[in-house]
Amino acid sequence: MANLEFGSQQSCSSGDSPALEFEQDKDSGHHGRCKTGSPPLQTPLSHQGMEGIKVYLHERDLWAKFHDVTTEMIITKAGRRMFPSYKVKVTGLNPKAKYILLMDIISADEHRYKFADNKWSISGKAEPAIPGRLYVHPDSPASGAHWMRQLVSFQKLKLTNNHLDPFGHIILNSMHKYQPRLHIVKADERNSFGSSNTSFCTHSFPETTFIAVTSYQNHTITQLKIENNPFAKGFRGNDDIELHRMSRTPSKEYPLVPRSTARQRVAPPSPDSCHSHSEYTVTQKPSPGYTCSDISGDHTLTETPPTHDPTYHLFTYQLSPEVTPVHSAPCSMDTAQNQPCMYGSSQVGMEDLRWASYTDSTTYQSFSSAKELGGNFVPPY
DNA sequence: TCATCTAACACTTTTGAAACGG
DNA sequence: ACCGTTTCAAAAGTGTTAGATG
Repeated sequence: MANLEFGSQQSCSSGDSPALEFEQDKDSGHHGRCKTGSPPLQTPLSHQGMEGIKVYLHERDLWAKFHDVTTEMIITKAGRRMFPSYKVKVTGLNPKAKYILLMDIISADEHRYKFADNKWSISGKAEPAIPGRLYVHPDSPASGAHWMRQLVSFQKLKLTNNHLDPFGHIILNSMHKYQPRLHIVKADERNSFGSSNTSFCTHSFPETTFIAVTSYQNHTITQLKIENNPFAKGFRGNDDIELHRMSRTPSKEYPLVPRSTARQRVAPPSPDSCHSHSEYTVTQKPSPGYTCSDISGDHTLTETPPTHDPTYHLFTYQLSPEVTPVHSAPCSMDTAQNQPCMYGSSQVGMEDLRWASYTDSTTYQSFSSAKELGGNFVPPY
């Protein structure tokens, strides 16, 4: 399996008590901090498999290409996928333990950006933070063996600029910079999901930062998307298209060329392009802003009192063993009434139906203990 | 006037059901 | 009846484009 060699920056936590600070990774030279939140008397089980977890970004070279010119991601009212897709290879999980993998996208800074003179620059202060949303991988929960067996793809995640989006897509502001993050939450039965023992790790890759836009600003990004995204094959290039493109820019040198005359089919691209990997060190630190309720026996994670972090919104996750799995059920959500949002799965052996609910609350709840707010984790910013 | 956003469009890949054969 | 493969239409994902919006 190629193009996976890009480890993440990671922060981890478990249970309540903040503890050890990870040192910088001497091999990679990249920064990272890690803390485990396990109480002193807690058995090693609560952290089993968490410290050694490594996450590698798939197609890191492709991400780097975009990153070099400042990645842009289209956001639409209906929701738009990310490209490059967010795919990772995970290692170091306990093959028999169950994990939930989920993503969120947080503000990378507090600026609003503009694109002028062929470059991005800060144009002011960021809009107020939008209630954050999580995207739970549809295979969740699944065994460590399952997650490690193949790439974990979040390609179906969609971005929207619709603040009232009813589909559970991740809401972003145009012309703002964002950082996607991956969370790995341990959810096996011996470590009752949502209990004070809940362990989790957060991973982020600097090269996956992007600026959300409603239409592409930098033509280099457009070209990279067209060259690499199979769905954009129809725009793949030749000189005519390039001429047409140039004609669109305000210039007296190039007359307008009808698109119908510019478009032309081209041969399929060579499969499997760039694949290389590098690695970041794993670190942990306690992170305020994420909490989780204690629900032991029924495999249910419920809401807890709101935190004071206005960046995120409530999130409810419920594992219900008695419900029949469904296949990729669309997420339905009633933001006003906090109706459950259902995720199905076609995974063989999948025992639990996953539910998640959202609200438009200004807080966000996740997988640390409600009793133990000290076990929170926070964005690495 | 300008920057940004929206929706329709043509083109592409993906998906899933039906048909078929062993 | 079952299973695997093929076919094909519908659905969904792309960037482009012109016009709308503030």
